Amino acid sequence: MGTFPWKHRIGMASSMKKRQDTTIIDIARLAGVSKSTVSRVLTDAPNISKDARERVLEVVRQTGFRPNHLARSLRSGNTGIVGLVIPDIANPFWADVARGAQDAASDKGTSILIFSSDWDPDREARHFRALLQARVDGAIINPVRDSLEDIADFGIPLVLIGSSAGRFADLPSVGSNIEQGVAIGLDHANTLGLGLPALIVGDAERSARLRFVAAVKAEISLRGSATDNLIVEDGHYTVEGGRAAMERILASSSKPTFIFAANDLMALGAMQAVREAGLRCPEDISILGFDGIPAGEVSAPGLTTVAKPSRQLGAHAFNLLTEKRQTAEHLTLPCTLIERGSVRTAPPLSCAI
Amino acid sequence: MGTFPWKHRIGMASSMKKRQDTTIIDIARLAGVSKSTVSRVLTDAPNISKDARERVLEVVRQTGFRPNHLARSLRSGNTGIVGLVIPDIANPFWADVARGAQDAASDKGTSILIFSSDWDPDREARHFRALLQARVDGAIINPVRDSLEDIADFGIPLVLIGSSAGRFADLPSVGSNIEQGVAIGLDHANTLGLGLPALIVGDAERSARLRFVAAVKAEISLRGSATDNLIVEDGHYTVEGGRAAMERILASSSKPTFIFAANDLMALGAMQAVREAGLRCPEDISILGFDGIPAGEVSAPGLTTVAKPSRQLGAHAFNLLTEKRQTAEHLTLPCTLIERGSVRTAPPLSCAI
DNA sequence: CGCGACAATGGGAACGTTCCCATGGAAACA
DNA sequence: TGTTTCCATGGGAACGTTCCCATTGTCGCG
Repeated sequence: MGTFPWKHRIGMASSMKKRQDTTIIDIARLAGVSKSTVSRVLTDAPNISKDARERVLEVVRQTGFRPNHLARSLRSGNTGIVGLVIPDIANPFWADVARGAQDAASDKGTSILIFSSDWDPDREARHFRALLQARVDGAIINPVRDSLEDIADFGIPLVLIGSSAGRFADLPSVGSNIEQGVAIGLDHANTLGLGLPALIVGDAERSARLRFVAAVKAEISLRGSATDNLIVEDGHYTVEGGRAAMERILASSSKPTFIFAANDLMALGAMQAVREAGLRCPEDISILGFDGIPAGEVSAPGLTTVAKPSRQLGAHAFNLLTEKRQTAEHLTLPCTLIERGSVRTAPPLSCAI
Repeated sequence: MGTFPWKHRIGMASSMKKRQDTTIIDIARLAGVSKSTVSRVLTDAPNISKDARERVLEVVRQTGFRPNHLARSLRSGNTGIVGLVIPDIANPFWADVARGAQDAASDKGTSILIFSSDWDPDREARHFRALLQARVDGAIINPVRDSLEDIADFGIPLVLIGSSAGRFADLPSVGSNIEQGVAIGLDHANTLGLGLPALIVGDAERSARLRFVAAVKAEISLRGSATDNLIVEDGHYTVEGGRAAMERILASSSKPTFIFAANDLMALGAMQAVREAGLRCPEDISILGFDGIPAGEVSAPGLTTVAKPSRQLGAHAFNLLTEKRQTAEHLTLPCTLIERGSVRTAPPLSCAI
């Protein structure tokens, strides 16, 4: 017993047959019990004599045996793996969501298969297929499209995550409270006497855009202002997109002094455009972001933003996936305001003079 | 045929027995061939009649059948999954590495299991166990410790990634060329007449720190200066750590005008400290980073930095894992200089006056 | 003392696939 | 026409586990 002579394998030709060196049967033989008993010990099943359990555990420890998860999964139907399909793991917001899910999963001994869809339906579809074939126990998905007919009958537990998640009543979801976030953002701006914002928003076909714009309009209406002339500039969900959108706004006849971006990256891009145009933020133009990514902390001025609870989003999504209720639950987590320096805190010039 | 009536499963009790509805045997029956033939078709094996292949594919398409990856993996020994163990997926540098690996993997139909070790040996060990049990085809690892005895005989192909990766001669590795990166960084500084840098570096126990400091000293020596009085301030690999380190430097008697940080986050933290101390960057203090994370783009001033090829790092690591050579290969990818605004380009004041 | 209940265990089937070997037939060659 | 070769196919074993059922022994209780 002890070490086994045949456990070396340095390097792998991809077609090399991998045979597991030690199996549950070897353990059984060494411990003088049946494979059933070993299995019971390893799965913490009831009705095992203390003696047998200890003998088995001792052999397991000495041999360094690890049960083959594949065989276990094949037989039991549970893989201990869940899928996570997000737009882009390199996007700090989604990376944070992933981290939250990872931590929650790690606590329960579950591993996470992460995919980046790049907002591309084809890539997304490929990833879905990969998930299904890997027989994951469930998946957390930020759907690219708003039509989910094809994934509704996935046959595996699903949790939707993100702004558009709540739109599918029969699927559990986790999202941040956009309306509340917009409210506290505009509330803050209002307190500072900032007036109506110009909006920089993302890709038109995503429902997140609609929801953000609608929330802003609702909030403005609530305060008694008209929303007809609201400036809304579309762009890509990136720094570059935000910069381009801001440049277009600056080139237009409208001269807004308050920008509300639907996403921090765009807000930061807008901030760059403002600076490059020779204007100052926040003195000339206030910028409010939406996300709460770490990069906003290091910009100058620091980005004042409405932070989504990204990490908690991921953690709750995972928990929702496992602690399955009877009915689809819809979690909406509140946003928080992070005040840094990109919003003008002094009263507007027109008042100060 | 067409849709199957029994494919519904809404919600999952975790102990519910999951039996696959359609198997290769059903396909065989429907297509009027044997399961062997179906298997051959699905694995693109040779020696299949055109007729049989088409019949099988037709049935597969109509039923929407997907082979069970678990069973396939169990029998063949290949899971089509590789592991990736990095310090933190929420760290933009590592997120980018992960993305590079993901893209490379996606091209070959491989999925990636991502773990965050948080530089914690215990967490790392847990993740290693998870990888082994999941029977991944291989793993890309940024090792927390420099002692790898325990993972050397993992029995699965391994590729090390990161600064300390090359230290293990018998394991293939991918890393960025720190020495060359330091060289182009200091070269740039030298061209601008910046003089000797003060260093802000990370955790002392990581070999990355040693390597960075050594490279800087070597480069300075090469230029004929002494390295004895080089200021080296330790800190955590975070914005906060960089800020704290910079505050300590500012509080000390030395008054450096050029900071070279071993990592962008620390550089950005240092920039904040400089600003908060009422000094200007780059006029009073130049700051040079090392990483090339996107956040450096949106700071003010933009962070001039030596960029590591993060995404390529991940991609090459994956490729190294699959296109296995006989001997362990050590890839070293070059860094590039990104000039933004955090390094003073005008000659020093003492000269200008 | 007999009998049911239950704890502890073993053996075989099952999970869904790939791999190996055997077989039949057609094509190629003498 | 007989023999060899090779293509196409089928059937069973194997992968390493968990699940199910049967068996044994022990205890408690009437």
